[in-house]
Amino acid sequence: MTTSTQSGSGRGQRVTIADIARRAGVTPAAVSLAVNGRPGVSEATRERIMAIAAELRWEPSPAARALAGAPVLTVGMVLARPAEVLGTESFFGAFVAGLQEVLSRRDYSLQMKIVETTDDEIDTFRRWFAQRRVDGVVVVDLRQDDARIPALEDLGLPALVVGGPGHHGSLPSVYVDDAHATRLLVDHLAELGHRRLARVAGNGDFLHILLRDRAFTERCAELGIDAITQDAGFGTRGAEIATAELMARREAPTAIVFDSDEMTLAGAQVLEEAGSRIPEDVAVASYEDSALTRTHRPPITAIGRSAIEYGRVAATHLLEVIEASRSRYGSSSAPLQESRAIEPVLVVRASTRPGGAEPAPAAHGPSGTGLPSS
Amino acid sequence: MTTSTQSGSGRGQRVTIADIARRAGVTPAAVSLAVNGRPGVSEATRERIMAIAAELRWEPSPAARALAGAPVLTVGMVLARPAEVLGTESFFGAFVAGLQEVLSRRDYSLQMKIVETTDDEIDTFRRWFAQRRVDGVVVVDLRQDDARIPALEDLGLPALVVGGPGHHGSLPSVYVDDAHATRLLVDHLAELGHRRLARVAGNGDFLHILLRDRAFTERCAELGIDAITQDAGFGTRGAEIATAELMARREAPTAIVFDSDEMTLAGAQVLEEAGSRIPEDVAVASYEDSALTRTHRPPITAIGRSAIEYGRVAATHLLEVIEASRSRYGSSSAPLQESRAIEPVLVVRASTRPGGAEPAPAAHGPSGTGLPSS
DNA sequence: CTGAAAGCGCTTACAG
DNA sequence: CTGAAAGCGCTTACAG
Repeated sequence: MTTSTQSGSGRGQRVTIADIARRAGVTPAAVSLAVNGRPGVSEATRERIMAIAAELRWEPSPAARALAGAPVLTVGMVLARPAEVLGTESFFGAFVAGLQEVLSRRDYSLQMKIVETTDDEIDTFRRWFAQRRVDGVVVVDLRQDDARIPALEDLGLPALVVGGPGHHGSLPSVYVDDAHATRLLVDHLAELGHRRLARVAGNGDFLHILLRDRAFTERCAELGIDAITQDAGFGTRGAEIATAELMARREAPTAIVFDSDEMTLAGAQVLEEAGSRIPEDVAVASYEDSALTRTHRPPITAIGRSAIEYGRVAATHLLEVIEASRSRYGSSSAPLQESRAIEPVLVVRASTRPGGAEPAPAAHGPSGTGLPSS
Repeated sequence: MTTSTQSGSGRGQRVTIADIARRAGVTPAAVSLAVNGRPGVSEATRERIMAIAAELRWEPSPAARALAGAPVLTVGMVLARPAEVLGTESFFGAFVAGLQEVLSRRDYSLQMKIVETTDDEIDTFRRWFAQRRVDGVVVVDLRQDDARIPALEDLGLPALVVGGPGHHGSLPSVYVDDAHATRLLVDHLAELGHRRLARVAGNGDFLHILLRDRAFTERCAELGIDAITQDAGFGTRGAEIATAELMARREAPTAIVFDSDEMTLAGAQVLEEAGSRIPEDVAVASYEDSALTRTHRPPITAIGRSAIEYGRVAATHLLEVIEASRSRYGSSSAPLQESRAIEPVLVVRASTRPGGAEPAPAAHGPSGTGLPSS
């Protein structure tokens, strides 16, 4: 009788604020104010109303709320990439996990859509906005002069850009400081005595790849060491070829940095098959940390960007942006458009440290999360 | 003027079916019928209405539709696990990608929530149902005598269970045939001449683990070879210990099968550090295929379950279930409760094949997807 | 095949 | 601080 009758077959027996109002001897409007914690009802009646709502197991109707103009408690994200990347690129799974974690806690849900092109993506934003399907969106895979930025600025849909700095227009963003990450890697290798570094670069369409390109060249120049950037484009095949080409040079590099964990492993295999030992003959490092880099033998030195933390920060920031855009209707404060940087950390492992074992096998703590132990 | 005025600041300028009706000289009800492809309007007026809707860039309001009783075009999934699994367990990322792929195409969205306990999960289902937030749910991580099954049967919320066979009550399910997968692995190793097999088993709370336990013992008995099952519980630490214990036996196994890709790598490291060569001294295989197993040296023989395909099938089936539950109100046909099995395939790699190289490095085609080339 | 009406459950001004 | 009303945008019977 307790639950089964109540939540049974849903034959129109829905409990509404009208039911609560009747029982409490007030109007539905008063119930609305009470359950939303808004001023307009006395503390005593609010408590009475809340008690009745709980007793009746009332659940608000998101549809009715949305129709009446309240937030829909949903944020959107669209991926203009093959669905496979979610499973293949370790970054995305973890990033989504981080997003979900903070969104779920705040009763928001994440709406995802996979499309073919950037135009489709912009179109999706337009439709989501027109339908009031989402309160805001997170934009990933930022490119240089990204068409999505002006489109979103135009729409006025609250948005958070993942990537930067720069190229996110007037929209707020969070980004990992790729220039800093690059310096961490280059400095580490330089300290070990390397004087000829190579970088196997991913798809140059993405902004963060370009930022790495620039920082890599600059930092090496500052330190007076040779820098070779080898473009590998998408995927692991390109990384294999790029690595082979690097090693075929008259003056082969003594250390190679790869733009992703998948590329690193592909490159490492090429090195091993060619008889080069890691790290004795060639040191290897990755811009992306994951289970792949951690479990490889030898374990790979990597930038522990902690994609899950990245997701958490992005969600938190987006929620603030949404909040701000709501209150902006009242007070005319400036839109929230701050940029937030996430500090990268370097996780040193055996792939760059001759004869070095894992730091301290602290029962999978730090090395399991990709975060440094400090 | 084309888009910016139209989709501008959303100051109540929303285009509604009333606008279309006015322009077309019909009632809003007629517009509703027309845009939903329902009978009740002539083909001529339907076309006229559609043209006006397109011209006005009308977008339906999901909130209004939902409030009026139409489907909300959303399916839910809740994870009673730490958020990390999405990034850590390769299965989940790929599974979600598969779900998204078919849902997006059908204009459905996926609502995910991460909770602490199974009770929270059931509670979430109740609330989603009460709020009409989802049209149906997908249930993952099936256990023996799973409390979610009776709860969902009770609710009457369309649901699809991922896992089985059995233990999914009257609910429809899709599952990978773990008994079959087990036979593929055991038979493969037996053919190679192994006569003492071990299985390092994952968390026995999950049904598929129990099904593997049983099938492993049975198949080995049928073939007259020794079977050792070593429980490792959650995570990689357990797998390391289990592997070490197996190798310390007086009669150590000559082949070990692990329940996940992560466990396999952990076990493989223990073997290597102990000086056992793979596959010469010990053959190794995994129930789970992923980038980890493919890129490991030597590459690991695995069940290519293709988590992404699993996700696609699950989404497709759930959509059918939802469809059926809707039409059931009219005709009283039996609820759709069919179980669908996905055939596992064995991907043989060097970890079980002495001296064997990768089949044919066909430019990352088959080995890149985890599907066999046949 | 079409028109006029009620209703879905809530929120938000607007009077008292 | 409270009450009565209008409205959000659609769908669904129910008459013509």
